[in-house]
Formats: sequence, C-alpha cells, structure tokens
Amino acid sequence: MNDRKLKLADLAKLAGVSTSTVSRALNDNPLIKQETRDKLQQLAKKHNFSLNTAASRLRTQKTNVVAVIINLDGDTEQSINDPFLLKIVGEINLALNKFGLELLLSNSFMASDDWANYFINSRRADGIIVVGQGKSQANIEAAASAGVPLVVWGDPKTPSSYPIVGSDNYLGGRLATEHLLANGAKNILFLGDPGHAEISERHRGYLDAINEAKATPHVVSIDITSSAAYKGINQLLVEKGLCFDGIMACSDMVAFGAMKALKERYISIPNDVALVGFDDIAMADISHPSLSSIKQNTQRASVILVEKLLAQLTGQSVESQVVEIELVNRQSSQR
Amino acid sequence: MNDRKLKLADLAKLAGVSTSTVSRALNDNPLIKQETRDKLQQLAKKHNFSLNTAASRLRTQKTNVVAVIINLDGDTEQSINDPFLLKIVGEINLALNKFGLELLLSNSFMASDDWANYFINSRRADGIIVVGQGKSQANIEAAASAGVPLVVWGDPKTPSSYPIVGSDNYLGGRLATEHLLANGAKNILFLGDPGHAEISERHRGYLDAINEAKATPHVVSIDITSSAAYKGINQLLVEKGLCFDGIMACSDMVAFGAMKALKERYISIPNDVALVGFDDIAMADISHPSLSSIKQNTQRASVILVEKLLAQLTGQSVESQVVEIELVNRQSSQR
DNA sequence: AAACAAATTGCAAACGTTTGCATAAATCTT
DNA sequence: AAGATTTATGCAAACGTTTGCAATTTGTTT
Repeated sequence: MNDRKLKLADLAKLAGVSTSTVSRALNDNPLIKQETRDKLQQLAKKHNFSLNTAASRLRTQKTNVVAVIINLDGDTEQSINDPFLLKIVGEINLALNKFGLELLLSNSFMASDDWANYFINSRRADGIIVVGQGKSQANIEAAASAGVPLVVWGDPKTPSSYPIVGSDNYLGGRLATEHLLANGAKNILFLGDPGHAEISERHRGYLDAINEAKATPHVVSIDITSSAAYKGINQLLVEKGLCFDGIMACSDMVAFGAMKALKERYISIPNDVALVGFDDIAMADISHPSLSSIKQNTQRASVILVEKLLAQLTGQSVESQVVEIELVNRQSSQR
Repeated sequence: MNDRKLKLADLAKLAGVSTSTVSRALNDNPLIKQETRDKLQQLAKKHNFSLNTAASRLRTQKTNVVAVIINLDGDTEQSINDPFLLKIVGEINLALNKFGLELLLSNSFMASDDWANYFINSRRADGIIVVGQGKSQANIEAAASAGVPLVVWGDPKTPSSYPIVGSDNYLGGRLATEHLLANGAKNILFLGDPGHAEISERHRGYLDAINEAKATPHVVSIDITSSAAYKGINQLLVEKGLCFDGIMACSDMVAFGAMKALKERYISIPNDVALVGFDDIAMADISHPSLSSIKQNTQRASVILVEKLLAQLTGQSVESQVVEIELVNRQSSQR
C-alpha cells in the first residue's frame, strides 16, 4: 500500500475530465459516451480504484446491504450449531450476492431489540431478513410496523403483517406421518415442541394424519436439540418401555438424538421403530441407517426471500409464500 | 414510520445546543459535562435517534465492520454445508460483537479476487478474517502484501506474511493416531487430502506416530466431504478387502462417511475398525457409536482472531498462534 | 475584584460521492 | 449556413457526521 487512497477527484484529474463524468462513467450511466465510459472504467481498473461506499451510501441513502438476523429464543436453545440454520444463511448469502447485495450477519442476542432503529435508521442496511420466528414474534412485529422492509423465514401460515416464506410445514408433518403409517407403524410419536410456530404446523399435519388413520397421537415435547431428544426418548423408554413403533421428529438433529437412544437399547431402526426427520441436512444421507426426512427447498426459499425483500424496497406490498417440500425416503422408515 | 428520519442537527435544535455537543455527548466524550451527556443521551433514546453510520464512516474513515470470507477452493468441494466451517463463523460473530464490531459475510466465490480493493479500499470493512486457507493462498497473500489488516483461520505452522490462528494440527494428528495405536490398531489409514494445508499437518502427526510404532502408513486421499469418504472406503474394501483396523479421519464429516461404508458391510466399530475424527462437531456426540474426535477450541480461537485483527488495526505486528486441542474419547475408538 | 486557569460549548470545514441544472459540443433541419 | 435539436460534459450543492480550534462560561488564586 504505497500511497494515499485514490479518490474520484484524483481519477478525474488523471483523465482530464470532471468528477461527475467519472462518477457517471463508473456507474455505467448512458449519459456518458460509450467510448468515454470504457476509457474511464479501464483507467479505474488500472489504478485499482474503488468507490468509497461510505460516501456513496451517504449521498444515495442506500446501502445495498441486508441484515440477516438469526432469531434464537434466549431460553430454548436451538443452538447456533444447528446445521440447518447455518445452511439457510449460506443459501441466503448466495441469493443476495446474485442480486448484488451484501450480507450483514447478526443474531437476536446483540443489536438490542429495536431492529428498526439499529439496522435501518442507522443506515447499516436497507432491509432485514429474519431467520426463524422464535417463540415470540414481538421484535419482528415491532420492526415491521415501524415500516422496515422485512421478510422472515418461518411458517408462512402464521398470520402476520409481514411476509413469511417457508415450507409447507403442515403438509410436511402430514406426509411424514402418512408415510410412517403406510410402512406399518401404529403408534407414532411426535417429537418436538408444538409451542414453536413452524413445529406447531408440523404437529397439526401429524395430528390430522393420525386421526384419519384412527390412531392415537402422542407428543413428546422437547427443545429442538439432539440432546433434548436423546433424553426425552430415553426417559420415555425407562418409564413406559417401548410403547411406540414410529417417530416423526421435528428436525433431523432431533431425530438423531432419538436414534441414539434407540440404538443404545438395541431397538432396531426401522424394524422396531420407524423414523422420519425434517430438514434433510447432509448428515441424513450419511447416517446409518440413513434418515428419511422432509426436504425443505432452502435454495428456492432463499431466492424468494430476497426477491420479496427487493419488492418491498420498491414499495410493493408482498404476501407470505409457501415453498414446496418433498419426502426423501431412506432406510430409517423402510420396511 | 411517521416522519422523516431525525438527524443530529434536529436533535441539537430540540435540545438547544450545537451539533458538536450532541455528537460528543452521544459518543460519551468527556469534554462534555456529565449532566449534559446524560440529558442528550436520554433525549436521543426518547426520539429513537440513531447515528447515520454512512456519514460517520465517511467522516472517521472507520467502519467498525469486519469482512469474514469463507475461503473455499472452487474445485475441491468442502462445501459450505460443512457444519464446522459454519460453526466457526458463528463463534467469530460472537467474538466480534463482544468488541463492538459487525460482521460482513462473504465467500471466495463472490467479491472478485482483489480483496484489498473490494473490502478495504472501498471502505466496506476495516479488516478481513479469512476462514480456511484453501489449497492456494494467492488471494490471501495478495491482500496481506497490499497492507490489509488480515487474519486467517488455518494452520498456524504454515510460513506466511500474515498471522494464522488455528489448532495444533500436527499434535492432533499425532494424538489421534497414538490413541488408535494404544487401542490396539495396527494398520491405520489416514483418510484425507494431505495437499491441504491443515490436513498436511495432521498427516505429518499421523506419520510420525505411525513410524515411531514401526507400523506402515497408508493414505487414502479424498476431498473433505462425507460422500468422498464413503466412496473412498467402499472402493478400498471392494478392491482389497478389510486391510485396515483403524482410521484417522481428517474431519468428522469424513469420519461419518467412512462409518457408513463400514456399517453397511457389518464391519464393527470399534471392534473391527477403530475410528477417530477431527473437529468434534455436535454430531460426533450424538452418532452411534459416538465418534472420538479431536476437539478444536473454536471459541478461544475466534477471540484470538479478533484480538489479533484489532492489534493490526492499531498498527502492531502480530504473529501466528496455535490454540490447544483435546482428544475427546468416545465409543468409536474404545476397545 | 481583577487576572488567570480550567472546564464547557460552538463554529465551520472537512470526509468522497451523486445529481439537478446549466452549459458546451455535435448533429440535424430547412 | 444559421437556427433548432440532440448529445455529452461540467458546476456546485447536498448527504450527516466529526473534530481542530476559537470562544465562552465557570472556578481559582492573589
């Protein structure tokens, strides 16, 4: 780094034109003659010039930055380690880049509770993508009603004043359960916390499928973590023995926790207990037995999230949207 | 959002003081009388005021933003899904927040190759944290020699002009191998690509342990993914049968791929083949059998990364640093 | 009570872009 | 060939902070 950072004015002097011209040329403004544009762009490249984003953000009042907030409830610890959450952040990153936007990563622990203020008023970002509804939607609601451009990854069927993009959780729960039934399971456990928005929909789907089959539902309510699932199933086995022959788990990580408890007692999967997870994380395919799961189309969802955010930025009003899901049939439910 | 965004000048008018005073008060500058400071800070809170970061970044030439680049090689696909990479990003995020910094997430696919230019000259960020060395360090080297404040998560023993923070990979490889030997394994496979910086150190540790035990080394070189590991082990079994009784895998995900191939052929873990992974991701504890692994202290490493970056920002020169590792002994290696 | 020092506050210039408007150059009409 | 268009460029003001310096107020000393 030899010398002081070049600025627009320096470049202009070098080229013998005004700063306006350089500015326009670099932004590919058709007001400037094509030939001049090319020349100036080359000059900029040659001198390793790049615009000072602070200055241009100040002037244009736009940042081209989107804040992504990983929304965890303080108490129930679906930890930041859940591969699924992180996977979706990765996908969102890709989707944003495709639209020339950058990603400011944040989480619900920092940044206080006033998102409108912290991210938008301060011009840190143009809009917000919230990953996960959490148990309380208060922060989201507050930001949305403050007029912040905002989209949420969550359960699209939740009534809300802001657009939610997410999987058809009801259908997912239903398909998974019907699949277990079709494979001969009679006593199917729902493993997860129905107090959580997305999971409550999965639970509804589970219930409807169970009822239609005239079976009896049974819920084991636990946090969305493997270890909670492990403990939950263990405890159930201790107290009541093997009183079930199927599990619909609210996430793959939860399913793996359950699997461990079962395997330790030499309960065969899928023969004694059939199992379906949710999310289809990479591990589902590589575990043994491999885990049947409801696959969420995170890639498509991410693109939709970004599109809806952009639509809001141009003043359009947008609706929640469901993205399709798919049952991935593997060994854990096959018999 | 009722009215136009408040600015410093508006607040000043409300309070009957100058903008300088408000600015200083909000930044807790001791030049301003404590009483005035309190009053103005309350006023700001009351009106939901927050500073325009674009303006203040322009004026101060500081952003308080750090770019985190996930550095994947285009070809060898240690995909963005590897939970370990994402875990460390989470930890870095926490560490940055602790120091009042924000995290701009990026990856080596976007942002061109000229990081100095794209992130620093453009004043998008004050410094860069690179996660992963990848196979080629050209981009990192270029940015570092352009004078960019930069730290890398990788193998600290790699000679470099920039500071690298990471685990003692040599020791990790050695400990894992010695542990397998101590548990009676005689023919231990190294599963991973020694062309990769961190893994080459693990490989060295493996080699030294093997040689000291007068055993013969055997490397199965594969990409850092479960599926590559699965295929690799499968192929080996097909071609040569069960010619090994221990595996030191270069990552947990790789170990799981190997486990799957073994389990499918009813090869017992740990009795027929003992196995140790690397990273200690959440899944290691929840798999069955649970996976012994070398645990990297990502939390401590993240704090160190940030501290070293801050040190650079204040002009100090900093060195690479090793963070301790730990063997977590679980079922997969126990006999 | 005057003279001085210390503690507070205000003035005004910068930070580096973008953009409405005015101007200059090139092209087209008749 | 002179006016009327069209095309291309330049001028200068604004975006909202921060900060060196000057100015004011307050407190201290003789």
